[in-house]
Amino acid sequence: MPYLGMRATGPAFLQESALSSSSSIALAPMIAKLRLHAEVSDDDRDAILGLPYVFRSVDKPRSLIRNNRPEYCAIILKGFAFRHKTTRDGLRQIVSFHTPGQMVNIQQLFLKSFDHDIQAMTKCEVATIPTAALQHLALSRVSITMALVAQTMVESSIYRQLMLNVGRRDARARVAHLLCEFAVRLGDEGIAPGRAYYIPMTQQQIGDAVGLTSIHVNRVLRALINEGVLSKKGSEVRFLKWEKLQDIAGFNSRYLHIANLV
Amino acid sequence: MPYLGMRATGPAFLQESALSSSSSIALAPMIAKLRLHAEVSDDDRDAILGLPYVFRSVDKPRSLIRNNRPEYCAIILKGFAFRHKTTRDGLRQIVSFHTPGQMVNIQQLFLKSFDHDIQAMTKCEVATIPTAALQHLALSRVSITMALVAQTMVESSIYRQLMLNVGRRDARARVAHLLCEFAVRLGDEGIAPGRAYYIPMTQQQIGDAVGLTSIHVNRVLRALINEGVLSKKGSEVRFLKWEKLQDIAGFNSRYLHIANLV
DNA sequence: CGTTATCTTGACCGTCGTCAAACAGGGTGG
DNA sequence: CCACCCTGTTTGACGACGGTCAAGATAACG
Repeated sequence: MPYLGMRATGPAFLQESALSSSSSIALAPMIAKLRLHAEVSDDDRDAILGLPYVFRSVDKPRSLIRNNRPEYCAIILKGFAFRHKTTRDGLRQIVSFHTPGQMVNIQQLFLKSFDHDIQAMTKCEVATIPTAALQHLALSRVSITMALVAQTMVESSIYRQLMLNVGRRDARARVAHLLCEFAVRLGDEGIAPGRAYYIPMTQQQIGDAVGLTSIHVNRVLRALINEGVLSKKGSEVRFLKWEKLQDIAGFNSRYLHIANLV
Repeated sequence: MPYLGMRATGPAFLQESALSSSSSIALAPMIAKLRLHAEVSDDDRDAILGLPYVFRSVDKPRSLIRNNRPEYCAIILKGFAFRHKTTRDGLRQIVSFHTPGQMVNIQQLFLKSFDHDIQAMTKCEVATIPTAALQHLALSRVSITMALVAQTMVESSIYRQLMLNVGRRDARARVAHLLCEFAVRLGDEGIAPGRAYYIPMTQQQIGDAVGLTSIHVNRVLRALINEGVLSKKGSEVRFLKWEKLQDIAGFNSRYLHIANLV
C-alpha cells in the first residue's frame, strides 16, 4: 500500500492510504515547472510542498489517471506521458506530451467531465493530490492559481502550434518540428550538436502526434538521418545539424514561452 | 472618439478616451458565456458589469487586437472572430472561432508575448477592458478568476477536438465536424432541421480551420448538399439531416462542456 | 533463447493539392 | 440602372504526397 514518499508496489492504481501533509521535496519538480512561466514566492513554494499527496508508479502502457476518479489530480515526478483522444473507429491523436513537474489534469478543477486519456510513455512516478486540497490552495493563494493558469496557457499555446503543424505543414516539417520541440523542452541550455537526447517515442506515437502513419514517419526519419541532420540509436537522438532541422521545421521556440529563451 | 457605450467612428483602432466604470449592461454577453461553464453569483456579475471599458467597432478583415498593446483585453459583444497562426511562407491555420461574450486574449493576463492574431469574420462590436482592471478583479474575486479559467479550459478542450479532426479524419468528416460544432455553439436549444443558421465563413476559412484547400472544401460541401444532408444559401446553412451529419463527422458535443447539453 | 513489439523497405493506390478557367454575387461609381 | 469590379464559388484535368498492404529485418524483453 503506497504512502507518502514510498513507491506503490501493486498494480498501477492509486490505493487508498493515509495522506500526510508534512513538507517534503517530492513535489519540487512542480515548482521548477511553474517558475518557467510565473513568479512563485518562497511562501507559495512551501504551501505547494506541504500539499498532501500519494506517490505511485505507473508502468509504460498504462493510464496516469482514471476518469472515474476526479477527486485526485496527478503530477508527473519522473518519466514522460502523453495526452490523447481517439475517434470512434480507433484512430488516435496525441495532442500533447508531458514532462516531470506538470500537472496533467488541472482541468478537473474546473470542468465536470474528462473526455480524453493520459498515458505513460515510459515508466512514470506520479504524485496524486486530492482535488479538494488543491482547490483550497487555489482559493487561498491566488498567486498559485495564477501560476497554474499560466502553465495551462502555455499548454494552449503549444496546442495552437501543433495545430499549425498538423494542418498546414508537410510530413517532413511536422516530424522535424516535433523533434525540435522536444529538444528545446528537454535541454534547458541550448542544443549541443553532439549531445544525446533521450526521446522515448515510437514512430507510431510520433505519427499519432503529427497526423501521419508510422510508416511514413519512418520514411521521413530515414531521410533526415541519411542527410546527416540527425542520428538515432534507440531512443537516443543526436541533433547533428540543429540549425538545418529548425529550418526544415519552420521552428521558433517563442510559442513555448520559456522566459530565459525569449 | 469612442466612449462608454458609443461606437467608435474612425478607423478600427482603439482611440484614447476617458474610461468610465459606471455599471452598464454592455458586458452582459460575457456573463452569459461564463455561466455556460461556471457559477457566477450576482455579486460577481455586478463586479464584471462595473468594469471600465471602451466600446469599438471593427470591420471585417481587421484584427481585433494589437500585439503591441497588451494593456487591453478584448471581449466580443457582437459578431464572429477567429484566431489564427501562419507559417513562414504564409500558410494559415485557424485554431479557434469566437462568438459574442468571449474574451479573446485572456492569455495576456498570464503570458508576456502574444504569438498569433485574431481577426473579425464579420463586423464586430468589441469592448476593450484595461488589463490592469481585469487583473485587479481577478485577484480580488477568485470566483471570477475560476470562471474565466473554466472558459479557457473549454477552449483547450475544443483545441484538442479540432486536433483530432485535422490529424485523424478525412476531409468529409472534418468539414462536417466543423459545421456540427458551429450549429451546437450557435443554437442553444437543439438543432431544428429546417432552421437557418448564420455561418459567415468562406470556404477558404473553413479550409484554413480544418487543414484543407478551399477547393477541396468546395467539393466536400457540394457532395453534402447533393446528398441532401444540408442546404446552403450564402451564409445561411440549414441542417436537413442532422443525425446523418453528426454521424459523418463522428461528432459528440461532450467536448464543448455545455452544462445543459451533457 | 524464443516471443513480441518496433522498425524498415517496396509496390501500389487514393485522397487531396495544384493549376487554370469560368461563373455568381454584392458593392461601388458612373 | 447598368457596367465594372472584387471576392468568393464551382468545375475539370492532372499529379504528388502520403496511406495501405505485405513481408522481412532488428531490437527489446522476459
